[in-house]
Amino acid sequence: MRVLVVEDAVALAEVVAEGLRDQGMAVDVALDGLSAAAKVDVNAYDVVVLDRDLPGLSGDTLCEMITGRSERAMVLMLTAAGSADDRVRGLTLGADDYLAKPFHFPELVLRVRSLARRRPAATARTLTAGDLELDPIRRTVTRRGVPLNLSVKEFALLEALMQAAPGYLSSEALLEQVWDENADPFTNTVTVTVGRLRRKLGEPPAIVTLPGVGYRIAGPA
Amino acid sequence: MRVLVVEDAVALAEVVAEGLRDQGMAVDVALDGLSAAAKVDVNAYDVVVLDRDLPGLSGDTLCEMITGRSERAMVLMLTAAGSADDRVRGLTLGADDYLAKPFHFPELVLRVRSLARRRPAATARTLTAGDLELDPIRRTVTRRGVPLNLSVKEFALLEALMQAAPGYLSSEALLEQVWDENADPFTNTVTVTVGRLRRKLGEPPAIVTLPGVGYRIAGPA
DNA sequence: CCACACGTGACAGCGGCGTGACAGCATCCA
DNA sequence: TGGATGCTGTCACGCCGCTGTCACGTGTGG
Repeated sequence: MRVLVVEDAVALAEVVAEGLRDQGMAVDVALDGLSAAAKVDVNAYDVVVLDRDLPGLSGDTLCEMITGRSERAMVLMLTAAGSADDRVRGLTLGADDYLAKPFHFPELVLRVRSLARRRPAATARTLTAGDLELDPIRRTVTRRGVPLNLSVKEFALLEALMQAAPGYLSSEALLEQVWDENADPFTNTVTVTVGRLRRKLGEPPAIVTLPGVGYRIAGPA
Repeated sequence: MRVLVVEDAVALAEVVAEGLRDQGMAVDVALDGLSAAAKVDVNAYDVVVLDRDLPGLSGDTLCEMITGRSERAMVLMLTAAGSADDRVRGLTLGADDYLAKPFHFPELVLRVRSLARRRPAATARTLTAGDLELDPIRRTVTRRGVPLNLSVKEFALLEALMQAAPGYLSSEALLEQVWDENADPFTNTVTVTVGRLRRKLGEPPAIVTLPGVGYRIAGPA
């Protein structure tokens, strides 16, 4: 689950981000409205935790931007003022939920989760490529009918490649999709994970390397 | 099964909530219309037990709000006045059932159950998965015909997993469905309960762990 | 011959998960 | 009333597998 935390108070932003990461979410942080807008443009978040008071772009404006999109993230609005009035204003702007500061952290976690659950479900169809089959519902992968035992990262990596098939994905693109944007750009964890995945997939090779370009699921040719 | 009880008389609200919890339901309570609306926004309830007389937002208004949604909960309206007139008004507002105060508690339970069963996605008569059989009405579970003695939580957990089958549920999702909103998000009670459930279910394992992801009923494969 | 990208094995840290023990609590029964 | 029993959540502990880092080997193209 990908979450963006937009909050100009650095300390609070970090606490929140860390806590959500503890819950297994991939969390990015934006400290002002403009960079938040940029991130929302580029990344596909499930939930945006949005402070109302923001430098750059106001939280309200940003909220309208997000909710105006087609494949939009769910918005959880944070606000210092907890009046019922504010609540109404926030919700009419399209925020999907509303939380007044100060808040209890567990409550924030609950709300983020429940927002993510309300999101229209992602791809439900099983992906097929040659003798490979990936069922996102059962969360199983089989090759020639033989079930494979993949780790979380391996599964996510394979899913990304199969969704992109017959196209390819660069290492950088994979790093963004499967890891989060704070991943060290100089890491070679993608290479390593592809290697481990290849071993589990067995022969014949199901993932081909496009040297200097990226990776792609092996085609019929 | 998740239920919201909306009732401004605290004592009555608590009695009802406790009684439903005894039946293995995860019950939240709202004492006024506004907080009820907020909870309905955030949580996915199966049934809302709704008092007609409410401070904040009237029961009627709230009822319209709920029934106007796409993924809506079923509404059981409670009312002090039991006239036929009221009955008609209530039903035209979209309430799915109607119960006049004072009522017999067993009757309330019956109606809540039957409403939950009427929900589109809700439980069929009995759930089956391999050699496991779960009867939500009689609250019995058998494996290979052998009846099992499950506690309330164990039953609810198994029910949730069997409803989700062949899909999986994360620990967080289970916490939301089986426990109520006051559950500590950092607890490991899900792990423990799954463990106890597994022991009672015996061999071969009926629940498989998807490490880092969640749990799922063991498939035929 | 060198630079570079990629694959691979080794390794250490860490976190998830299962388990047993325990305490609080409600229920039941004597 | 008091003890026994079963359910539930917390905690500590140990195990195991995942994950990222690093070093090194290999192949390729300049």
